[in-house]
Amino acid sequence: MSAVRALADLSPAVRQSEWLDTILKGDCVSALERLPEKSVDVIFADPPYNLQLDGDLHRPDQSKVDAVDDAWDQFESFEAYDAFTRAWLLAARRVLKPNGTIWVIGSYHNIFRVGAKLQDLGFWILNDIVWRKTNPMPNFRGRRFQNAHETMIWASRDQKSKGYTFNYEALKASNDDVQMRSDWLFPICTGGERLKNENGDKIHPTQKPEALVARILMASTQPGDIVLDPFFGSGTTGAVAKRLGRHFVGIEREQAYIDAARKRIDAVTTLDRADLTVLSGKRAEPRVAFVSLIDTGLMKPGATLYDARKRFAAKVRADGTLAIGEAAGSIHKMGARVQGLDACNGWTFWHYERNGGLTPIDELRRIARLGMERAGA
Amino acid sequence: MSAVRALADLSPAVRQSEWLDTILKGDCVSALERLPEKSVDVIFADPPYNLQLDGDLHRPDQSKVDAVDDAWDQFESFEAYDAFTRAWLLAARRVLKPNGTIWVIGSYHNIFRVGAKLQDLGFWILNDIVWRKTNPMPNFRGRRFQNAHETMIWASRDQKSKGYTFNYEALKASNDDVQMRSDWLFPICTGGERLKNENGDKIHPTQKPEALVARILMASTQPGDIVLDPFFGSGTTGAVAKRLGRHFVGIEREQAYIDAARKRIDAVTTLDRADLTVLSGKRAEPRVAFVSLIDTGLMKPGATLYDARKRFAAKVRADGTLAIGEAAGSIHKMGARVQGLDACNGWTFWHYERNGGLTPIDELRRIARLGMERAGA
DNA sequence: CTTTACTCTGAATCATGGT
DNA sequence: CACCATGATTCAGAGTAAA
Repeated sequence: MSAVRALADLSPAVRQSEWLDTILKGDCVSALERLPEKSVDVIFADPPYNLQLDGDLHRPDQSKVDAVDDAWDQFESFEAYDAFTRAWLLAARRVLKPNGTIWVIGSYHNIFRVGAKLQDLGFWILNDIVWRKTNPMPNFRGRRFQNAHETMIWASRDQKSKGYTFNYEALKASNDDVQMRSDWLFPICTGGERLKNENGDKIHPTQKPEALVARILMASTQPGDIVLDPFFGSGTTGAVAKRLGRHFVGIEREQAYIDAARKRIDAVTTLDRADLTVLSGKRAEPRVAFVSLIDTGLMKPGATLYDARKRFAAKVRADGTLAIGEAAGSIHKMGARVQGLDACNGWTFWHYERNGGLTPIDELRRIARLGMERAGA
Repeated sequence: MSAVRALADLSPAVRQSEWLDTILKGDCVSALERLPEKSVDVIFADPPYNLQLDGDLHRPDQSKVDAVDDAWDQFESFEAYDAFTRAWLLAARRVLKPNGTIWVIGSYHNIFRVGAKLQDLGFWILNDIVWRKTNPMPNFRGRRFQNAHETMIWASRDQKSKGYTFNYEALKASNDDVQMRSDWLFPICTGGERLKNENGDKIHPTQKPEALVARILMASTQPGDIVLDPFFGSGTTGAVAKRLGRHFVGIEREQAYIDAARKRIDAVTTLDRADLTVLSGKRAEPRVAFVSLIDTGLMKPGATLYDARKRFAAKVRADGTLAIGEAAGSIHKMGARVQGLDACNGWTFWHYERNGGLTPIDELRRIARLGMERAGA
């Protein structure tokens, strides 16, 4: 309490010098309470996801998946997680400038609770943004869809805060002159960017890619703005903020993370003002699945496909597989099977009847791709 | 209340005939309460997004929620929406079979509240799925990102319901032989698919594309399953269910939507049964005990088995176990043991010599299954 | 040097049937 | 219900080793 008083008595300039571009060690809420109100422009928060894992998971080759089972991710119940979320969001809101905005990232385990709480506390959601991963971990047991994305919520402090920063034109210019969509494509953080210790083990289990945070800051801050990250971890937010000429404040409990983040940020060079353009994400993969031909109506279930010489025939099923008698499988598998080969490109092997002749289904893929390219950017 | 009693007294067959493949007119919750418990396989729900609802919201205890019609009050409104969500989700859960699953679609306006409530009520989220739109509406003011997606939540009835339907192999085969991801790309509903009245105006404001619902039903239902849609609207769920050989039940309040949906569904033709067959994987195959290979003479006691690289050898014993020196056990146990692993699929690990090469014993299992089919037929 | 093959890993709520 | 044996299951990308 006295610490709060002491800070509050200082002039704004001196006050700021105590916490700007630093990492505050300690609990998220109490550290937030030591900061002056209405002092930061943007908050990026990557809170614990509250994964509820039950036992080990092994890959098909029997290797064990290195799960996120850290103590900081464990909560007694949804109620406990909600209380935690409410506490830090309230504290964060006090620190946010009236025209400031907040970003929170999460997965289906926690993001719905976070989003509902944001709304309850008076934040006004501007967008939900989907981070599509180019290289997500597979679903090893084949019991669900591959969990290939995470969700971010972007919200203003109040419904009536209309003066928030959104660099619409810059984003559009960096995106082939079409406005930036709510689905972004980025790889997960690997390779040289991933912080590792002397043993080669990752330092933080959930380090986020810099490109993702860079787009966030380019979209919603101006050079010189102050960016707060209440779950600083390995310091991605600090590194990106410094590189892009923004100020940062980090809050982190664990000394090991603080040390790694400090070292990381110290090594970052701030870009020249002229070079501060939006980082573009990966171009969308051009792949078209056979099932999308059915989805778009280019191919109908029950249709018959042939090879070029019409020696083999197969029926298209509603599930997007090909059937020949009792056997069924993908266009590639069935093409290989009738030829007695190990592999086959079903797109060029199978044909459909058109104008009395045979046309490869690859032609339909080309047409489908035209429709998809607009969304791929 | 008497209506409920009357339905409950009827035999299951008669009961079903009253509501299967029909549209029930009325309020969502009270209509759900007239259906028998544990009677539907999958629920697809597209609830209203608008948080300023028009007054006929009910709390779980059936009391009317008021105070949404006067001055806009965020907190009152969210509370009302939550009560509405809780009421219909509870009623829906009662109707769902223990191994049933539910899909709910929404946007950032409501999906976080729906997701949190799903978790609160004991549903177990399996995936959140992003519908990426190829042709979303632009953001006209340039003050936000283009809202280019909607979110669907797929959840089982309970955490421990593991027996839900998921046609993993079919989805994978239809997707270039890679597992289906959580981000799907579809156009919004336009053109001939979009229902319009004689003036050319769209009949329903939020008609969903059939392709989206088709993928949902292909993924999480089997032919003959019962699909419930408590916010039936223009009847997309019914049309797709009928086309794919699934049963539907719709609930809708407005007669104009019911009329349009009926007409629409009547015009739909169900695909041939053969085209609706869903590709299934090894999981669906009958179990074969290794010892039955010996029983049927496909494998001789005393035969030697090897791993693929011929680093390990084991002898087949008459009791269906494998022996390596002093140690003996099942094909799985011994495969795990020689590799120093916890588990191993002995069927694919062990090979036998044939024509000078090595063939997995899984091949013999396949032959044994063929023999079983003949005997069974 | 280049090319190919193999290994490793990432926010994971990842089984089923019989006794 | 618990316990146990069976046996089904992975994508992209980076890094390293082999050819």
